[in-house]
Amino acid sequence: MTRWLSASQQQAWRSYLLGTTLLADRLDRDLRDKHGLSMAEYEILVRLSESPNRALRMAEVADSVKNSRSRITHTVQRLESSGFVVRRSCASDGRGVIAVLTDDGFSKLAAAAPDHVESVRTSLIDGLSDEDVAVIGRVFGTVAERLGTDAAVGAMCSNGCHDGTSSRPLSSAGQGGSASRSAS
Amino acid sequence: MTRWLSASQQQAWRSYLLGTTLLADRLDRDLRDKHGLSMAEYEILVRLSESPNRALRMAEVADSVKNSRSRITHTVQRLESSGFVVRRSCASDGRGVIAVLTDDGFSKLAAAAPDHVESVRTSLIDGLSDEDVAVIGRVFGTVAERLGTDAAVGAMCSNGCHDGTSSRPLSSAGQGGSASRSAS
DNA sequence: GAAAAAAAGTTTAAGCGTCAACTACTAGTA
DNA sequence: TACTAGTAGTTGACGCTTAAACTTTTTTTC
Repeated sequence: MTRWLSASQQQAWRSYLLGTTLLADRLDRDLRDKHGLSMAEYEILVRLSESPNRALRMAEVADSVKNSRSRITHTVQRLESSGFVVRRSCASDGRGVIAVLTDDGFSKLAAAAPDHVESVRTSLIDGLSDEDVAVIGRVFGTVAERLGTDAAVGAMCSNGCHDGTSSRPLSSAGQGGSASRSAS
Repeated sequence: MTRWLSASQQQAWRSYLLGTTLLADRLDRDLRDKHGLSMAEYEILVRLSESPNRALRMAEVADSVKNSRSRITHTVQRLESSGFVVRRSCASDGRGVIAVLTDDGFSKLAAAAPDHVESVRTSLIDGLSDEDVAVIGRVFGTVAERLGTDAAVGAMCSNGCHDGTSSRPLSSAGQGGSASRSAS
């Protein structure tokens, strides 16, 4: 026997569907209009900017944003043709490919981040109490854990392809690059 | 000066992004695998099932799910070629087109709804307290209101094309058809 | 009541994501 | 070493969404 949703659950669920869709559309649109980046591209730039040497193996990029490898290939291809990323082969694994954020890519991210954060704030965060934010964080953290096919949400920086050159993931302007979605 | 997100806000936002993406993917996948319907198609079937005569003008469909007209044209085209919807011209407005849910479409929806609701429950609702659900509902209701370009979220059933034939939007099996997203 | 403006839908093409097949390389096993 | 299985990544075709141009009909305005 089907357990239908209660009236209040239905209402909440419908609001959720509509709200999340509109929010995603808005953020993507803002980013596109002002900076010519999609959310998917932006997220990849952020992950790279946070990584040692601003470099990650393709599979790590894929895992960090929970996208398919195929999708990452396509998106990184676009980012590469825009000059924001370059691909190098991995010395320690002949199959590996390392995506590296270029200076142009970093600048692009640094320029886009403040506007993006502002969008996130005005569209969502600023309208929420601290308690609301906490609930959102907990609820979707749980959902992500439950639905994340392979565990390891925070499993990055495990590749053996770093060349020793150090690189901070953006300190203050850099937390800019990361601020809207950076690991805490 | 950019107002970056606090650590807890960042964490919540990142969880939100990941969780909502995974949730949307999961629901769409479940619906596709079990019933060959996309979420977009499912939602349209639901709106039609809830409407008088199981019929809505294209623009009303578009507004009710906050999609572009173009997108609705394409999706309804698919639904029509699947036999779940038919399109008729509107008597009172020569430009108008009315999408009507067929019996096959209704059956399809009635079959898909229980599984969909179950997906929603196991992926999200059942893991939440009543308070959590209330917060989600309020937060995204507000977001939807703020971002909903044109107001009227619930503005439907205003077309002048009803022919007087009555049709309940699914009573109990019907709340089935509607249960996961129906107006309360 | 004719011209201009607006609205309803459709159409076309381009962009992005998914899927399945494919290459190339590594790792495990005998 | 050779054989198999598994992993990394790419490719190309197809499906869905978007954007802009377009047709038709209605509404507005003078």
